[in-house]
Amino acid sequence: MCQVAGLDTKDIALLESMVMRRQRIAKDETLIAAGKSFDTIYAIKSGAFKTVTTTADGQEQIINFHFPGELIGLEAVEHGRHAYSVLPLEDSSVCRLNYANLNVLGPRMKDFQHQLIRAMSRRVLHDQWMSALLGTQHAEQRVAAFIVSIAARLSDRGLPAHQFRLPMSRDDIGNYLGLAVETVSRMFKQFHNRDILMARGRNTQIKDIDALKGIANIRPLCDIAV
Amino acid sequence: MCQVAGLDTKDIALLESMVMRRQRIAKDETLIAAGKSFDTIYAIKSGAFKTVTTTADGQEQIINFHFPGELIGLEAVEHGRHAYSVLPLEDSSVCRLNYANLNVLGPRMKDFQHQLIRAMSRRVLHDQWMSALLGTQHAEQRVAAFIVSIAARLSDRGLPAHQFRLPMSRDDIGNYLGLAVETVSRMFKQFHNRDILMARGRNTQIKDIDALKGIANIRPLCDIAV
DNA sequence: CGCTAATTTGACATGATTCAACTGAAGTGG
DNA sequence: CCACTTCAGTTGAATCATGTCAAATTAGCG
Repeated sequence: MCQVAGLDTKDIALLESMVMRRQRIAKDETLIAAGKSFDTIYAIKSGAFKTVTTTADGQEQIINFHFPGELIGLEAVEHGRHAYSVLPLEDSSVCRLNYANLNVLGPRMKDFQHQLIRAMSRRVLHDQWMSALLGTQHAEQRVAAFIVSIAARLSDRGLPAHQFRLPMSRDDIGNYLGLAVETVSRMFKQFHNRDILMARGRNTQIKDIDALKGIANIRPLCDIAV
Repeated sequence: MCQVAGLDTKDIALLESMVMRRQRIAKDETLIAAGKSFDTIYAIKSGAFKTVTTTADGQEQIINFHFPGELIGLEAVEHGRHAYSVLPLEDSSVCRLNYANLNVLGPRMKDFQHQLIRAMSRRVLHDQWMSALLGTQHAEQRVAAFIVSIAARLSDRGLPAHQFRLPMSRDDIGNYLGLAVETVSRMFKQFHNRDILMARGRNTQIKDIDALKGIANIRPLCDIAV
C-alpha cells in the first residue's frame, strides 16, 4: 500500500482502486525525463531518487533527493510538462497516480488537493532552506547540514539515523551542495578526524550529531520540513 | 481589484466580498514576522517585497524577491506558522486573504485550491532554479541571470524591461545571490565596460539582453516560471 | 580474482571575500 | 542655499576558501 502521508485508510483504498499503479524502476532507467508532458504524480515506495536539471552548457545539477513517502512531479502541474528529470539512485519502486483521473474522485478531490498543497508547501520550505544553505554557508557547514538532514529523514521513517548507507555518490553530494567532489571528501575526513563522523565510502556512522548540528549554522531542515 | 492571476472576474468579485482586505505597508514596517501563526495569504498589489530568514548566528538571508501579482505566505499552510519574515523594499500595498475563511467559498474552494497549487508550483520552480544558480554558477553568471529574471518579470507586467529602477539595494542583491556586495558591484561594472549594461546606482538600463542571457549559462527562469 | 569506477589525497591556481579607503548621492539643519 | 552628515555604492590590495589537476588508493562488480 502506498504511503502517501496524511491520507487515511479509506482514502488510500479509494485512490488505489481508482488511480494507482505500482511500478519498479531499475538504477539505469529514467522515472521522469525533462520535457515530458505531465500526467502522473509519483509516490516513492522504496529506494531513492534525484531530481536533475541541465544548464545551457550541458552540466548536470541535482536539485533534490527524494526518499520513500515523498511525492514527485507536483511542480509540473503548473505548466503541464516536467522541467526536470527524475532518476533513481538505486533500484526503486513507486506508485503512479494519474493526475487527470484524480478528478474522478469527486468529493474526495478536495481532500487530496489539500494533501498536494501540504506536500508542495514542504517542498517550498526545503528549496528555500537549500537556497539559504548555498547562499550563506561554507563547505564545512553545507556538508554538516546535509548529513543532519539525511539523518532526520531516516529518523522520521523509524530507520537507524546514526548508522546508514548513503544512496548517492560523493559526486552527487558535491553536485547537490554546490561543491567539488574533493571538497566533500575533505569535509568527511575532517569530521572523521574530529570524531564527529565515521565514514568509509557510503557507509556512514554519526558519532556526534550535536556537533554536526552546531557546525550546520542554519536552522535544521528537520525543524521546518523534510 | 486584486490581481490574483488566473481567477476569473466573478471569482475575484466573490473573493473580494468574502475574504479580501486591502492594506498599505510602509518601507519600515513588517508584512510577516517569522514565527507568526499562519492565517492570511497576501497578494501583492504594488511595490516589492523580500522573504528573509535568519541563520543560527543571526545573519540575514534573502530567500526571494516578490513583485505585484504574486502570492505570499502559502508555504506556511503546511505547518500553521510562518518560517520566514517578509519585508517591503519600498512603500507597498497588498490584499489580505484569510485562509480559514476561504472555506466559506464552498464549491468555489476547489477552484481556488487549484490556484494555490499553481502558485506554489511556480514557487517550487523558482526556488529550484535558484538552487541551480547558487550551486553551479559563478558570480558573473549569477548577476547576469538575476538581471535577466528581473527584466522578464517586468516584461510580463507590460513594464519597460530594458530600463528600470531596481527596488532592492546592492546589499540585497549580493545577499540573495550568495555574493559579497563588492562582487556584485564589480560585475555591474564589468557589464558596463562591455556595453552590456548601463547602471548608475539602482537605475538600470540593459543594452544587450542577448549577451546577458548568453552569460547566464542556465535556462532562464522566465522560460520555466516566475 | 581482476577490471573499472569511485573515492581519497596532495599540490597548486584562482575566484571571491574581506578589509579599508574613497566617492557620490540624499537628505538635514543652520 | 550651502555646509554637514549619513548611507549606498565603488574601487583597490591582500587573504583565504574552494576548485582544478594529477596521482594513489579503495571499493564494487562481473
